[in-house]
Amino acid sequence: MATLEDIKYEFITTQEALEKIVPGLEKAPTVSVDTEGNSLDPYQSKLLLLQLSTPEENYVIDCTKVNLSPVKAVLEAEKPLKILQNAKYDYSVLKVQAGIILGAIYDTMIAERLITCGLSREISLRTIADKYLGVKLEKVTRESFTDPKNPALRGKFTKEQLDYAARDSHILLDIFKKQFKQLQEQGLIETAKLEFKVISVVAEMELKGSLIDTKKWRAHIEELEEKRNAINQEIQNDLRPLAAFTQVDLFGNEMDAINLDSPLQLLDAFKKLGVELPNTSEATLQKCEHPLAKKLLEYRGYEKMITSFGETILQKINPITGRLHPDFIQLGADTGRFACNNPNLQQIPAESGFRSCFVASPGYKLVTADYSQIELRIMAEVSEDPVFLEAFLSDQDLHTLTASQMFRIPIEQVDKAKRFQAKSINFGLMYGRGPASLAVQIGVTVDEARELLDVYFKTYRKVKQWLDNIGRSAVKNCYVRTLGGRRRSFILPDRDHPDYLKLIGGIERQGKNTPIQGTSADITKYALIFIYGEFSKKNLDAHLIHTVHDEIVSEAREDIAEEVAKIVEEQMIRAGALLLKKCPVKVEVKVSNYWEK
DNA sequence: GGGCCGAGCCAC
DNA sequence: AAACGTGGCTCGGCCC
Repeated sequence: MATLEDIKYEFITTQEALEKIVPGLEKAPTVSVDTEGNSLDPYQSKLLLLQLSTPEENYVIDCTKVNLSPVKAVLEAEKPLKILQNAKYDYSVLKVQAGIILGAIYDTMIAERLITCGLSREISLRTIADKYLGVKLEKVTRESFTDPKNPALRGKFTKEQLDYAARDSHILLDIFKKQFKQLQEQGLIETAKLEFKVISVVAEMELKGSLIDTKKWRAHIEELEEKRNAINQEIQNDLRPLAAFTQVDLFGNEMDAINLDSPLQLLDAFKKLGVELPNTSEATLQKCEHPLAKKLLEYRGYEKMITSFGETILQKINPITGRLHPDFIQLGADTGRFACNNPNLQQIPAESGFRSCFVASPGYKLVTADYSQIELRIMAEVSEDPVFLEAFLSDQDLHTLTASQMFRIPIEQVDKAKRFQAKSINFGLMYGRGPASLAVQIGVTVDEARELLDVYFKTYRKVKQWLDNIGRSAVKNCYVRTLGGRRRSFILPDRDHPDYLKLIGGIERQGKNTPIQGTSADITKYALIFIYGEFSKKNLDAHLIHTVHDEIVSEAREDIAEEVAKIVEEQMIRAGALLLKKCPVKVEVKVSNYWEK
């Protein structure tokens, strides 16, 4: 293994020199690509360096001096394969800052996540360089690029910066070779192809971003603040007599008796009121008879909304686009689901006036589409249960049908309570739920819940079979797969571990849930690719802007919104049918000025 | 003053 | 009191 200092590279600072390297790039089977910019925001980042490595040559291009148009075609083409670490960033910067649409992507970070899914979340270049090549990387130089006083901004690079840049792209080729073998050995090629195709779609979705009506948002927050302040005042007044002395601040104002956000102070207050509580969790407070408990729950409701969804989200509006550009983490969950942050638009409250603040631009509409009961349909598919399948094939209400089967009564006689019980079981099973927690939810004794489950499993024998088998298989083989081929590994606890059985139970539940949740993620990812493909092919003024697990939101010009809605529905069904052969897939689409279910 | 962690709670 | 899968955010509290 060559030492890092040995890496030879050409530093390209003229247009002529750049043009000369193109034929070599075109002939190469693989080209690794890396960029250095001065910001993580593609809209604000100045493109400083572009590094390209082939198996033969390493190039570091000074983007402050040359125009990248000579390498545009080779970067956009289907060949050679482009190897990157966290390609989403480079795709975005290259698109916004250089007008280059990166094609044929292999992402070492995404690949590593697939290979080690369930075992590790260490996917940094430093980690994988060490793992595959035994190379120790330093990452301190990276920070020098984002320094606002960085001379690189004026095209003055230190040798250290150039060496660092060349090294980062160079090592990707060797990592790729070894990593690719791992993907093959684990049967992950199809999933990797899917994930690699999703990268640019996600990058485009982030670049487009979501528009939020700030005025409406603030008005909603203020409403909540008034309600919170009122209930806080009421609680403080109730509690003040408990304090030995009235605390007074610098200006002589009476201070709050306690901090309602501190569980310790709350427990103390309850104690002084003669109520001993084990904790201040929602469940505990709901059972507590003292009026303070009820008020506290009300306070918490408002406080959660204000702190989590208040002004902080508005601060993330991009100054250049005026929109929110959250970070979608493509392999956020071990099941294959997306995660999202800065801000997390996947946890905006469903009801309560926040979602309707997400709006379409003037002249546009939002198209919100979600899969109907996709996880239950996946359970029907994998279990091949005839009763489950028949319910979806004939488009019946599954929960009502379940209730009718379980209680042996005609469909017409299924009341709300029985449907709710059936629904709770249908959903609970996918999470590996047991009789105890089911009992709590539907308000029966544990024995009654156990009996309900018994009846349920007599009706849906194949569902039980599948759940039992997949749970056992997860423990035996230490991994499970989705219908798309994605895999998640499990680490078995030591046999003498004090919580051995508990931990095994956890793996069984994850083993049951992962194929279902993960297949849903597979389907949504195929759908994103298909939809993006159709929008591009038909050159529509329509853009993906958001996804929440089984939901996809697009923004489309008003006059084509209905057409776009139809395309989205078709492509989502097409994606579902790719993995679900026996069970039909259903999609619900809405066209609106707001984000709504 | 930054990093980390658990509690609590939002989403699907 | 609860044993229900997947995440992220905010806070208090603790550590260095």
